[in-house]
Amino acid sequence: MSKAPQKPRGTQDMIGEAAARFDHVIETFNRVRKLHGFGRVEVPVFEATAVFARSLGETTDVVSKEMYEFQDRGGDAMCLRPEFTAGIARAYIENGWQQLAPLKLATWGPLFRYERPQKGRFRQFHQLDAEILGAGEPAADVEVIALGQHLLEELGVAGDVELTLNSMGDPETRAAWSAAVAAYFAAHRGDLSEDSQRRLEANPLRILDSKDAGDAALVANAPQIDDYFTVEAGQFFERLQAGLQASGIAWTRNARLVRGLDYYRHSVFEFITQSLGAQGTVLGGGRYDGLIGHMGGPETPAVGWAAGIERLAMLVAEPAADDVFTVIADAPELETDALIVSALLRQAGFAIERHFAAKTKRQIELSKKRGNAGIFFVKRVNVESPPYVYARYLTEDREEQISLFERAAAAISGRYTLNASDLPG
RNA sequence: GCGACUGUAGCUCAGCUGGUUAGAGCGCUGGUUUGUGGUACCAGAGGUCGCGGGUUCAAGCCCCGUCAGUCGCCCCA
Repeated sequence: MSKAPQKPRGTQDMIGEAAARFDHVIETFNRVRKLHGFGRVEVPVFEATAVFARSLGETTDVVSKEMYEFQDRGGDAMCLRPEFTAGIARAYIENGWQQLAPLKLATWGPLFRYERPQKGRFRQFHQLDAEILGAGEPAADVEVIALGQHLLEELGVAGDVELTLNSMGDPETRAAWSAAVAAYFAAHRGDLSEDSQRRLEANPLRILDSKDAGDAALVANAPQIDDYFTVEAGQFFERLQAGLQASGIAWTRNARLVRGLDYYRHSVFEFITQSLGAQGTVLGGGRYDGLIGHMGGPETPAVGWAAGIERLAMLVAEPAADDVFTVIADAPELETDALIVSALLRQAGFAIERHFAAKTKRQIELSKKRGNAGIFFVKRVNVESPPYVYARYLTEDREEQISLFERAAAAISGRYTLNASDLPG
């Protein structure tokens, strides 16, 4: 038992319903993002370490402790991607995509972070991602949020989820406000929780979302960013809110929603739920006008979000299974005809799954167990008579039965006749 | 990195205050029965009780360690 290989901590194997949920989220995302004009972008699963180190800041814990870093055979430092944005920004710079700006892009796939797994948290996890590169107006923020809202609606989880919104302002606003926040908490250092005293040194803004009940009163009276908005930053935020309003998107202001990295500008947003334990954020993003310039490219405004596929999969209702039928040969010598019938029905658009069991009876049992929508038996009256197909539908809907019967009869006509005991020929 | 809880058959679990050959359901295999086919019944296979120590006449049950999982803290790009 202990010798058998085990999957790495924080990874998952899925089949059946779990896999179907996962798949459903991705299919829905691809459908909806096309409706909003987001094209597909593909970027590598690993990049030179510098790509992420530069985007995240070399000294943060995030880089030093939480990335899957390795040396390739050429001796170069590589990282499995912990996020999408840095790779997309690298590609934007490297390929000169600025000539195509503004660019609306979407992707999904696996990401890797060396973290302690818990509910909704994995070491290999998966996200959906949407970005608009090269558009600096609040309308672009509205556009990406509208995509997120529409996705959540189509997944049927919008009712479980609330959009929370904040602004980090422009660099001038952010600098003034974060200095004020730091000074405020420093002045009340003794009243802070132990964790928050540590945050005071590392990242004072993080005190704002402290989970410590004792910090709550202090946090409530902390300086508000609204008081530090430049005229421009305030207008940006107002135009964003007006755009959301016009788009019929409801939100609540969360003045304590922050991003740690200073290339974030203006909009910050998260769709959060109460249904997933400690990991409430289902979709989160913001505007990162400083990133591409920071990475050595042209100054380029950009806004985007990412959403956890696992978390969405946990929220969605079980996806309805597609109707799948089976073809069963009534005797071993009819197996060739069963293959022909299967091919004809598949060409006509029927989903056909064959069951691999020696006995007819066992195949029927498997068909029932796997939830097939119906069975096509290949039979004949006696050894001399020609084979025919007998349809046995498991569905109860009479009209659907007839429609299926007619389609199937047409599909095999010329080679086989179709019968059914409980249907008009 | 820290904490709490959990770890018995392929899966989900039961196992009374430690007491003889460790159980059920589902699944799997074989058989009987039924049958324009989806049923029911019978039988069988399958367990170093996560692993290693310890206490005891006796440990799946108690103690220590270790590994793994779950959830939470930290962190959150």
